[in-house]
Amino acid sequence: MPTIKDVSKLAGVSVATVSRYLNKNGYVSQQAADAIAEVIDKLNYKPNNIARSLAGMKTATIALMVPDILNPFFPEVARATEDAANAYDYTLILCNTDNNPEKEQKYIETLIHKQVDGIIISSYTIKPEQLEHLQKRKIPVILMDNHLSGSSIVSLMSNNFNGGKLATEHLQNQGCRKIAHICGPIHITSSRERTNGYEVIAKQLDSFTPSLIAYSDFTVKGGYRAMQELIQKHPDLDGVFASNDLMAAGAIKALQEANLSVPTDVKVIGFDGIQMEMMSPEISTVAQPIYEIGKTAVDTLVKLINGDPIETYTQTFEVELQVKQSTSIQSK
Amino acid sequence: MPTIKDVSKLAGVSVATVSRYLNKNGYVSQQAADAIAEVIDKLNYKPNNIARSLAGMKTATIALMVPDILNPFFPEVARATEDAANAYDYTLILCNTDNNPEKEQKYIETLIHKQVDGIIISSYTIKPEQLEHLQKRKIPVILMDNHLSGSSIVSLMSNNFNGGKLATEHLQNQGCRKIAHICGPIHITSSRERTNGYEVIAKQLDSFTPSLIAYSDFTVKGGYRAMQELIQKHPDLDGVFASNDLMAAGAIKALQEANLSVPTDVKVIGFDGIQMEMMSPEISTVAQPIYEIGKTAVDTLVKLINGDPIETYTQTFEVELQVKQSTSIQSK
DNA sequence: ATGAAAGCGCTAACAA
DNA sequence: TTGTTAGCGCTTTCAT
Repeated sequence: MPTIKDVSKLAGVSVATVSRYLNKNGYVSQQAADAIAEVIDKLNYKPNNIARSLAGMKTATIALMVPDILNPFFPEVARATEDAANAYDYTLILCNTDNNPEKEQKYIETLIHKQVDGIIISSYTIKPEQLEHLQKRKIPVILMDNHLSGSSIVSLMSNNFNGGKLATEHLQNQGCRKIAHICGPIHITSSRERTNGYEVIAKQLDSFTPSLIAYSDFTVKGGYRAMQELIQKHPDLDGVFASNDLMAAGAIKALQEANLSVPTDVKVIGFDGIQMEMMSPEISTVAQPIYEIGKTAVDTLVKLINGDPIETYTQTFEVELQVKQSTSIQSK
Repeated sequence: MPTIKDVSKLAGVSVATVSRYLNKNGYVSQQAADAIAEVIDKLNYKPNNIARSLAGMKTATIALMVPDILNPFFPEVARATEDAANAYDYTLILCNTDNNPEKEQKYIETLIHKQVDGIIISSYTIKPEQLEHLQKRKIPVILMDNHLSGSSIVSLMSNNFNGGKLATEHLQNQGCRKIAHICGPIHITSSRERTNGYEVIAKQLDSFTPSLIAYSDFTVKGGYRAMQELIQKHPDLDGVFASNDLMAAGAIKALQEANLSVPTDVKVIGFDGIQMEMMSPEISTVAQPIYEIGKTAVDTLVKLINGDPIETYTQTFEVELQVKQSTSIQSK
């Protein structure tokens, strides 16, 4: 493979000039530039990333830490992030943390040593100390779908509170009078906010009672079990807001097994807006602009990497109600 | 961050000795080793990967090319691969090719320049020339779920033919007399094999006719449309083998909309064994050992990277019939 | 068994 | 505007 030296020789200039040309900093005469361009083209020369990195430059690599790519929410995040990274000619390293602090710590160490240019974290168990560790190493970080109060870390979140309200209101508008809620892990900020949104609306209904809220864990199975519990306690419920789509799917399964028809007997709405077209009925949801969030995460990260100023450290994205079969009003 | 120089000074030896110690090649006296170990520990020294790579060593990075991580089959592949890579202290770069030859080509160029140690390709449009390009650059490659005949590339595949037979036989055993098939893209080897398996069994039935095979594309929507077509042509069919789980899900949706009950009226089986617990009924499938394939891919890739001999260039993995609700025999 | 020194390909002072 | 040169941190001959 040709090196910068080969280029400089053939172009009749010094390596420094080629380097300046490559990095578009410093002065390079038109004449030299032309000569260099021609040689580069002829040799099909590409700068060696590794050498560049060693000489103190960037690695053109960023990392994405997710709990588990098997959870259907995260492929969407990964795809959005990878696409955006790609547009900047960055390469994306994928890390599954399983929300395991030790794995997280190990990945962080590895990423520091690989000198990744930045990290996007979409893992819920990350600790402030770990972020400080990264800050000390001057590695920019973006938090997705999470927020650590008090820290000066950029964090991107959907308007979960509003989404919770939206979902609950929608059920109400579709004629539901007794609306239950399957909430996600309470230690996750975004999850809590969705539940807060639900409560604000649901408490306006006479039917409200705290036992209408079932605590679960963002999984299909969890949603399934929570729904069984709710049916037991409140056989007359007619609407369910699950804090994510997976739990909504689990809930529908439990309802169908209990011979309750969705949406005729009970209407169900989820949250996230992940691809679940295989479901029947298709699930209404409050969709997060995942793709946009992913893109913004990368855009912002790149700014941080380049030392450009960023406008705001906390960004909130609006969510969108998507009405599908699971909450539609049936014509008899 | 401490460098090898710091270590050598504190340990009272030369950098060469430390390097030898680190790489466990060449001679190092016990005495020197002890001293070095102690200093490394005290300084929490970690070799700089980038410098190592520049000096001609490996990058400890491998890449995984998939069509699209949004297709639920590939997160499973990605997870298996990442876990296995991690166990070797390799880092995994994720690439979404969209089965787009230009994107593929661009990624390959990038990966060569990043000097990844190896590449696992699970993308169907890859061309022999591209693989040769990589071989020329001495970058080991493994093909997953794909095979290019005539080339000396390691390829790992499930026993798709057997799986196709297994699925069709199972439907037969469950009492199906007229078994339709939704097949995947015919240019994909593994897809073709599944269909071959179906044909061998289905042709033994009197009911067989070529129009029982509908051509589709591995997507939910494709399976849905194919099923609608099949219902039209063969209202009396009582079993369907779809070449992947997504199409099976689409088929079930179409059947339900046509007021045909699954499994009572029509039994449906898919292929792949991806996580679809949210479905109701849950889908019977022929499961590929995806995790094992991913692990084997990395194991083999690492051997190639290290120049170790490998036993066989083509490996076939057995599949497993998983019976769920969608093909169960209903007690009345 | 060990160390000195020459790279690996590139960037960035600094001098010209 | 350009070239010379000293690193970046590590590996690896080649002497010793």
